[in-house]
Amino acid sequence: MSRPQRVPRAELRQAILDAARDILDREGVSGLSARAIAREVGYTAASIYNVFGSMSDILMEVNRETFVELEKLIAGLPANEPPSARLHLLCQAYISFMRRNPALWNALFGGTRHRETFPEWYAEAIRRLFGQLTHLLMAHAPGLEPERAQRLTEQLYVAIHGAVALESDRRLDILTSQSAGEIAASVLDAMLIRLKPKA
Amino acid sequence: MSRPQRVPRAELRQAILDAARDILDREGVSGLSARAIAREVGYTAASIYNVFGSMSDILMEVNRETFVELEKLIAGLPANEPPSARLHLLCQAYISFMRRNPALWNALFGGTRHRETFPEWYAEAIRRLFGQLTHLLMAHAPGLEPERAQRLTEQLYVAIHGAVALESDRRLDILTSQSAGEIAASVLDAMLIRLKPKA
DNA sequence: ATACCTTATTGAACGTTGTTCAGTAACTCT
DNA sequence: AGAGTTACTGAACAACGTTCAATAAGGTAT
Repeated sequence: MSRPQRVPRAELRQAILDAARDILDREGVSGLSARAIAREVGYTAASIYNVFGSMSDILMEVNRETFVELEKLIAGLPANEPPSARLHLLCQAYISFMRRNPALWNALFGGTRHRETFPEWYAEAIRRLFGQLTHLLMAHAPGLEPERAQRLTEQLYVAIHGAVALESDRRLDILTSQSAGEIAASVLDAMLIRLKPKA
Repeated sequence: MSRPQRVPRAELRQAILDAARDILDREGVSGLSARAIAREVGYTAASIYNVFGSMSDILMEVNRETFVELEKLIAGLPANEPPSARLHLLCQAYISFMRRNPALWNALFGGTRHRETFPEWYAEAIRRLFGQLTHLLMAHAPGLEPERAQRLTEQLYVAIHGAVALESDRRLDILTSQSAGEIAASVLDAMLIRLKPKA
């Protein structure tokens, strides 16, 4: 094989991650392999392992970028709405983001290779996302205790996760005629009504 | 390899399924392979393909048996309780069944090999499960319209699925300190309270 | 019994996967 | 120019799902 120009490690590293995302987008998670990435960046599969320790390291790094993109999307949501509306917007944004990038979602939550431990940024990213939800919940129902808001946030997210996971496996339409968005909206509405029955 | 005694197709078929479940139990879904099954039943990998068309056919057949077992478990639940208590029992039974057989759950919902279509019994099994939930919901809130009960059932199940899926990926404890059972109970309670605010 | 036919089983192969490692080429610095 | 560091590859290993021609075994008919 004719060798490509020598290139510093960091440069190849980004090329690998870009290629990985392209392949995920184009062929789905089952089309992603070390050799496929190598072909795409013009290197050999062995070169991948000079930069990343394992295939699952690459996936985790792609996941980190995915989380960053998701946070940017959420940060761009309109802020001059009542809390309940913003909660709905946030949930729908999450769902439609995952719907727009099914392979990225699959990399995030789908292919459960025996993932032993999760990196520290993983829990932090989730905490940030949950923080926004909790904050909005408390803005909507002023008297709400923080721990209860936290628990409600977690329950809401778990429900949304269930809907998106099922949809991504093409199982949701077997179970129900409701869309993931409708389910999320219903669960959220049920919560909001309970928290603020009158106004 | 010394050949085993010749045996009718149907006999080997069941041996394969039993071996598959044993392996799933023992080594998890990543330890399951055609060659592993063959080793277990004392045959060659090629023999597996005289009986089943593909590895994913075997998994689907295991899944069917799993569903049957789950239904038996549910059928054995105490019936002389008020509907709300029976709903809780059903949800907890579902969760603890999946917790007791994590690899079977993983085969059911986890490893999403490009599963093109689902067999007809799949939708039927779900319909039966959902039917019980819907029935109990309507028994609890007599005035409830069937379509609404159906939608609530679906939402409840999706939430439970989310919790179990996350727990099975060891991600639930990253998101929350609540257990899958607690989350399911909370979501169910929220539903029941809304349906019957006074008593 | 002998021949035949059907069914069960295998060995060996193909192409794929993740991963490792010794070897080589290319730059940098003295 | 020579040495040292860094980048890159070829080839291999073990495992995967899957296929298929070849073989062995059992039942049936002559």
